[in-house]
Amino acid sequence: MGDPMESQNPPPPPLLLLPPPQNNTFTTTTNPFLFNMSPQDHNQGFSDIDWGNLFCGQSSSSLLLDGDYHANKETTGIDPCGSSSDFLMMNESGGAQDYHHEGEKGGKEKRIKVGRVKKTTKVPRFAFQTRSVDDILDDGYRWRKYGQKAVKNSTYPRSYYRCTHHTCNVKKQVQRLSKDTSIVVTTYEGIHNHPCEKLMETLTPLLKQIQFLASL
DNA sequence: CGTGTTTGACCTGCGC
DNA sequence: GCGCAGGTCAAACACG
Repeated sequence: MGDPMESQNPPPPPLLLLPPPQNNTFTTTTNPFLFNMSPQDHNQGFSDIDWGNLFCGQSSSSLLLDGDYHANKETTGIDPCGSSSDFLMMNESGGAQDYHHEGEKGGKEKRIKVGRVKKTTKVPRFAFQTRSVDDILDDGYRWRKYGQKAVKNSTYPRSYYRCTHHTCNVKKQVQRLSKDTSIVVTTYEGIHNHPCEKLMETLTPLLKQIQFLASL
């Protein structure tokens, strides 16, 4: 296999839509892997992130930036993308590229055992950190918690969530850093195959208004 | 009653 | 092969 970071396709446009820097609002930090977010922002949802594109779009993407994955893993002790599977990282120019987990396990095979199916296909993963008092960020989708596990070298447990949409198999893991308790690491696995509920909620009245105005 | 959370048990992969 | 750690299941429970 060649350089996993090598991409033949032109990089897609950046997926983050960041507002102008303001005090105590959603801004990038010196570490682009880390985003600051006020509790209010958190409660109101990530309205400034193009979640629709990120999770409903055809191409999967990541909020990880080149070079930050290993740095973060070393400093935090947490693998932001979990222990297996490949994932995608967004480079500093905004392009998403394949990233293969270090120590590539490779040769994963399908294992079926009463009621349990182990993944074999490459599920896109993307992880990011947010600074917030709340563990659960409102990304517009509905999630059901299916597990919680204490992880080694971490004070806080890792929580496992699945999208509640019946046809959707997207999962996410949420874990608070023990070294900086204000930071929450969220790892998404998979792409939603349905519209974002909150996005639709927001857009529906807007669409109705547009239709009304168009009819004048 | 439907939906979501909690939590102990179980399964699997990996390193030694 | 064994033990450990991470991931998932599913029964019990809580809540509106």
